[in-house]
Parts: sequence; structure tokens; C-alpha cells
Amino acid sequence: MATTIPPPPSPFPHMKPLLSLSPLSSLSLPPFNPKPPNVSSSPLTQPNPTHHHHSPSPFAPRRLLRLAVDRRDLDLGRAAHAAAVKAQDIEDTRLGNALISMYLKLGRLSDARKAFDALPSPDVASFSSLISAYAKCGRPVEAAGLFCRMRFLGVEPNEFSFVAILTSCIRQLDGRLGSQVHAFAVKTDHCSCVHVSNALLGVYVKCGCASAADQLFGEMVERDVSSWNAVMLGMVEECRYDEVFRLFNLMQMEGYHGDGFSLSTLLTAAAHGFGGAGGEAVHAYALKIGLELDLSVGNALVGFYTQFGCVEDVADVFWRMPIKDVTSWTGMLTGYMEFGMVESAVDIFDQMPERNCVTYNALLAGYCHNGEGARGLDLFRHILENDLEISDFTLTSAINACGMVSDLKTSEQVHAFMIKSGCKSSSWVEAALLDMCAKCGRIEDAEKMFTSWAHEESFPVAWTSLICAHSRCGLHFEALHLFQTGLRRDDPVVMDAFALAMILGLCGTLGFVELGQQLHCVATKSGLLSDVEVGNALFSMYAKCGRLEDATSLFSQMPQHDTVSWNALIMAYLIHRQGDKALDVWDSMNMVGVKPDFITFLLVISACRYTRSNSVDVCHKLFQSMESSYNIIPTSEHYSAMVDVLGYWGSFDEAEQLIKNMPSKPNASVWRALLDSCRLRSNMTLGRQAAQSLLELEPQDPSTYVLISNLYSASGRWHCSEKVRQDMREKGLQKHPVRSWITHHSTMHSFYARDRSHPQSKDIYSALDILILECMKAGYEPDTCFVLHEVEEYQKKNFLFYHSAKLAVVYGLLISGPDQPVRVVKNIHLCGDCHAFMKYVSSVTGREISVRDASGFHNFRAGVCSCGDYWSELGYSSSTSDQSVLQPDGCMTVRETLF
DNA sequence: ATAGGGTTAG
Repeated sequence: MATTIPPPPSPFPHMKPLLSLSPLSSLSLPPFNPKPPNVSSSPLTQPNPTHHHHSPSPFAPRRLLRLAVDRRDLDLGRAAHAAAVKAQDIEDTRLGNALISMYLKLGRLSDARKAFDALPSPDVASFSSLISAYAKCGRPVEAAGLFCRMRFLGVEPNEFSFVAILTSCIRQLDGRLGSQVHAFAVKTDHCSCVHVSNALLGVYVKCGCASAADQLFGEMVERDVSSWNAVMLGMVEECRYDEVFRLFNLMQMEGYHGDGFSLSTLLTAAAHGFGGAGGEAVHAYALKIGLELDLSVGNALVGFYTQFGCVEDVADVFWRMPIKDVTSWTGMLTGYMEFGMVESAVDIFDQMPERNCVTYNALLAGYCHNGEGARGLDLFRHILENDLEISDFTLTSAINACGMVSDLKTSEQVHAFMIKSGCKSSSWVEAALLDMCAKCGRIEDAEKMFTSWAHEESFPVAWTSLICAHSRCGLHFEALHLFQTGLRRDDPVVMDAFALAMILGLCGTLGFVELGQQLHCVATKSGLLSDVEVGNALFSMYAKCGRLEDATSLFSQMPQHDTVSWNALIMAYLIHRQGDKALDVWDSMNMVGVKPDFITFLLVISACRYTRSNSVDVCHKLFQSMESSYNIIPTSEHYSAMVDVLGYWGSFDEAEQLIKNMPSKPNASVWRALLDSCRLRSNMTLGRQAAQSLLELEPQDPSTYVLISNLYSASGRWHCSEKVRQDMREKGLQKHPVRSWITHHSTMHSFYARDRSHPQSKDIYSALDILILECMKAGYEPDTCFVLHEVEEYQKKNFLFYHSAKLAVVYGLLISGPDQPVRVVKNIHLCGDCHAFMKYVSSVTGREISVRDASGFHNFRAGVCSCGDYWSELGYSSSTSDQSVLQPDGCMTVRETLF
């Protein structure tokens, strides 16, 4: 049997494929071809060999061709080709078309092209079939070139030609060419064909020309289910998800029955929109009409349940599908990744019969989604080494993985690779690169990229990334400045949910309740308020600004709550030191059935410190239930929170026991928690041990240095103390400067210790001096042990009196009305002297003073603080490696009372 | 079917 046929020489060797497309309207129309186009049947199904005038032998080429296609036997097909050549039939157009068809069906586009080139007079069917094939495999240039050549040769396009060329427009998202074809189709009266119109609808929908699609749909004289499906898909593309359901109902009212594509479009709408119930209804309907396991419906169900269901639903649909394609497997992989089941996803990946570029991207993105940056980078390396296909998706995920491992060197390598390989062009990739730089500590590089930003499309993303990077580094004011630059552009950035949530977080951190309220309005007007994450951020903003009532009323209005919402509610009570209420929330959370996460446990355990009565038992129970009931393994953070609570209630034996039983070596935060409790309860013996362990463990930690420094200064060894501090400075351990601030009329007034930069500082200092005298009359005794500098006693007071918190509070008293509370925010903990002072101030002035520090709120009223004077110097979660300890302000967090 | 930025905790 013949195996290969040398391809016949091309009849048009001089003609190159057209590389650039001129608009169709500018093409000169060829002379009218009097031969009527063959429109009665598909161009490629030309059966009935018996009617043919050639040999009816069973070995006739035509019959062989059919057999070859049925058996998917390429060798047989080639044999038929040989037979055709031998029978000198090869110049027959209809036989040639059958040959083209055979090669295309067997996936041999290049052979089909050779057969086409061998035809002396290709007809409309020859052209259409080949154009369609080029369109489907993403080669629009060849498709359009053939279309032009067909016209040049005077072959009139028919419906099939139009559908084919439009398919290529869809593939390359060329709406302009699409509308030119549209005009041409109208001119040649092919628009009445429902298939042509449907293809046109497809082009408009995919190219984002929704109005053109709407208009065409309205003008169509004949519609079928595909027409409706195309418009429904258009609504999905436009994010008008409720419209999809409306259209579906309309279609049914007009007597059409939805097919698998309609249902899968509905499910996509439900998955992307807010249609949990809608999606389940579609599932029920699919069951009823027996389409549940249809390939496209099944795939859409997998996607829907990944968004609005549980992993069991996803797996159930997937495994019952009788026929699965790459999309199905990739969907299942994504499902497992979304539900955090990385190993199951990898398992699916290993089992897949076939993988493509998207599959690899999904795996890579899944690793990123689950915080497995290192595995993501390994996979990326594997993709590169094996020369697998990569796309923008691959690159953005790889960059994302790199930002996740946050390694400067890797980030530079990846960055260099992107530049070298020249794939930096896409705006998505650039936005991802900027974000990576910001995350790997290359904030200057990020800024450089930002200022030379070329792409408008992803500007909001880069903007958000950069703001976020600044606020992560503690550069809050720079972050806000960037925020303003975005709003003041000629083309102001439109905030989306992400940006809004982030800026709200910033408002919360800074205590900017006025800006926060304005953003609340923005959220309400834009509809972004229904976004859970925006709701959560808004809630936290109010809570952190001391507006607990505004926060809780917002909570009750939120359309839905997730774990983060509940955590935020617990945290709100926690920073207001209302432990019992925080624990009540924990009960409600369980009643509602929301799954707690590891943060929930950090919060509720910490809440046991702020309960009215001893809640050591409660916190033991919580701690034990973590693993047994919720399958959450306690981390060292949970241990230090426990130690903090146990120590607070004086259960030092239990605290020691817990530390001894830790599965891993107790880390510094555990010892810090113990140390702080010992300070509070004056447990000297244990405190010394804790300090010793801390010193051994973290000789490099700033707070350890302060500890030693305090040790020296407390015993009057100033030189040693100062030397330690100098060491510390030389090692660059100094972190953010301490400051306190207050907002008034949307302006922030920020103070350092002994700060005289404020324009009204003369007034502030005289007021403070008067206030100090008044307080001293009322019994205030400055506690100079909070001054750690080698200075004379009178100077010590000077250092103490002008701590940033005191300056900010006095300024607040000066500028606000007598009935208003003074709200000050301090970026680290209040020192004991400031704390005592504020109590006197509140009673002497009769004003309410609220100071938010790193541990939460201190609300001073009539000489009493809401913290009950048992405030932690380490914050509510003792895991805080306190960065604030070293500040010139002198508000130290570790006191020397122990020694 | 796959991608960027954030919200709770630090």
C-alpha cells in the first residue's frame, strides 16, 4: 500500500500568502462570476459516488476516502490520494475537495493545503473548508489571505465562507474586520442566513461590541438557539449576569428550548455573579432535561460549584461525567486548588490524560493561591526547561510566585528573564512585575516602573500595588499621597473593590475616620458595598477608629459574612478590650456555622485576657478544641497567646507546663509573653528565666537590646547602656520612628517626642506645661524610670513630659470642642507614664480622651482607663516582635521594673 | 478551564 504521495506542485508558486489585510471595502471587486455558488449542501459533504461518472469500483478513491475518515486511518487516506492521482482524477474539483476534507478531518492541515494547491480551479467549497480550518487553529492571516484570493479569482463567497472568515475574526478578536465582513455580507445578501448572523453575533460579543450585537440580534429575521446563546454569552462578557437569566426566560417564552450551551452560559453567569441559588436551579433544570452530564454543562457546573459550593459537589459532578475533556480536568484541578486541597489537585494533574498550557497555568496559579510560592517557581522552572508553551498567564503567575517567596535575588533573576525574553510587553505582566518588586523590597524599582508606566489598562492595579507596598513598609503618608495622585489625574482612577478595601485599611490604621466615611459613601453609591471584602474593610475601619457602634450596625447590614467578617467583629471587641463580648461573638459564629480559621483562634484566645472573670478554663478549652474539633494545628503564635492569657490570670504553673509541652522549641514571642506577664504580676523568678531565654534566643532582636539596655540603666550603668544602644544603631536595627497623631478637619497633626515643628508648638508647649502642673497638683508623679537616657534628673523630666502622645493629646484638647472626645493614635504602645498622665488629664479637664496604641484603645474618662490599668506592653497578641522598642521618643515597651 | 491588587492576624 502506498504510504506517501509527493505533493503536487503548487499552481500558484508566485503567490505568497497575504500577510497584511487591507480593509475589504478597499478591495476591488472581481468581475461577476456567472456560475451560481453551491449553497445547497455543506461544501465538504459531497457523497453519492454512485452518481459520479467515474468508476463505481469499491476501490474508487472517493469510497476509500470515506472509509479512511471513518476509520481515522491516515495511511488509507493517502492510498486514496494515490489512487486518485493514478486515475488522473486529481484535477477534478469535487474529488479534490473530498481529499481536502479527508486531510482536515484527520488533522493534517498542511496536507490539505497541498491538495488545495494542486487544484487548478478551486471552488467556493475548497476555499471555505480551508479558511475554516485556518480560522479554527488560530491562523487568521492565512484565513483572511485565502478569503482575499478567493475574491480575486472571482469565486463568490457563500454562507460557509462567511461563517469561516468570521470564525477567524473571533479567534483574533478583530471586531473591525468583523464589521467589514458584516457590511460585505449585507451587500451580498448573506445576512439572512442564520448561521452567518450567528457567527457575526459571536464576533461582536467576543470583541466587546455589545451594542452592535444587540442591534444585529434585534434585526435578525430568523433566530435559533445559537443566536440566543450568543447574546447570552455577550451578557456574561459584559458582567450583566442577571440579564442572562432574563434572556433565557425570554427565549423560553418564544418557544425555544435551551441546549447545553444555554445552560452552561447560565451557570457561568451564576458562578461569576451572585447567583448561588440561580446556579442550583439551573443544575436542577439540567437534571430534569437530562443535560446534567453534558460536557459543557458539566464543565460549567464544576466551575459554578467551585465558586458557590463545596469541594464534594465539584468532585461529584466531575467524576460522574461520562466524557471529560482537558477543560473538565483543568476545572477539577482548579476546584481542588480553590478549596486549598493542593495535593488532590496535583493528583488530578498526574491523572490527566492530556494537558495543555492552560492546565499548567492553573496548577501554577493554584500554587500561588495556596501560598506555595516555592513550588510554583519549581513548576515554572520545569516549564522552561521542557520548553512547554508559556503565555501571559504563566508569566504573571510565575512573577506572583516570586513575590511570594519574597527573595530579592530570585526576583531579580525572574525580572531579568522577563526582559531578556521580551515578554514584558503585556500590561498584565508589567503590573505583576511592579507588584513583585514592591513585595521583594525593591520599592524604588517599583516606583521607577510606576513613573514610566505606559499602559493605561492595568494602571489601577499598579497604583493599588504601589500604595499597598508603601503602607506595608509603614510609609502610610506616602501611600495616601499616591492615593491622591491617582484621583487627581486627568483621567482619574476609578476605584474598584480592591483599591477601596485597601484605602479603607489605611484609614483604619491611621484613624482617618473622615476619609473613611467619605469612602463609605463611595462604596454605597458605586454598589461596591455589597462586596464582602469591602464590607469587611469598612467595618474594620470603623472599629479601628473607635466607632464601635457604627461598626456593629454596619455588620448587621452586611448582606453576607465570611470568616474574615466574623474575625473582624471579634477583633473589634478585642481592641476595645471587651473580652466577654468577643467570646459571645465566637458563640454566635458557631451557631451560624461559620468555619473559624487560625486567626479566629488567635483572637478568641487573646480575648480571654479581657474577660470580667477568670477565663483560663475557657481558653484551655478553646485551645484544645482547635485541633480536635476544627483540625487547625496550633502555631507558636497560638502558644504565645495562651501563655499571655495564662500569665495574665496568674496561672504561671500552667503557662510553664504549656511551654514545656510545646511540640517545637519555644520561640521568642512565647518568652516575651511570659516576661510581660511576669512584669505585670511581679513574678521575678520566672521573669528572669524568661528574659534569659529571650536573650539566648534573639541576641539580634532590637527588643532584646532594649532589655539589656534597660537592665543597665536601671542599675545606673549608663555607659554600658549607651554602648548597647550605639551597637544597635550601628547594626541598623532602628525601625520606624515613634509618633502620635490626631486628625482634625481632614488634616493630620503628627508629633514626635520633643517635636517643635508644629506651627502652634509654642501654644502646645505652654498648655502642656500648665496641664502638667495641674495634674501634679491632683497627684500625678512623673515616673522617670521611663526615661532611658543618661541625663540629669531635671532633664529626665524634660524628656518625659514631651512624649509624642502628650503633645498630641494637648493639641487635641486645644482644637476640639469641650464635649468632644479627643482621639489620638500612637503607632506603638503608650508608656506607663503617659498612661498615668492621661488618667489625670481626663479628671482634671473633665474631657474624654481616647488613645489607640498598638494594643488597642485606652479610653480615659474621669481618671479611669478602660484598660483597667492592666494593659499589655506587648499588644493583645504576644507574637508581636515589637518594632517600636527603640524609639527616641522614650516610650519603651519593656520596662526595667523586673530588675 | 488559567492571571494582578485588598479585607481579619502580624
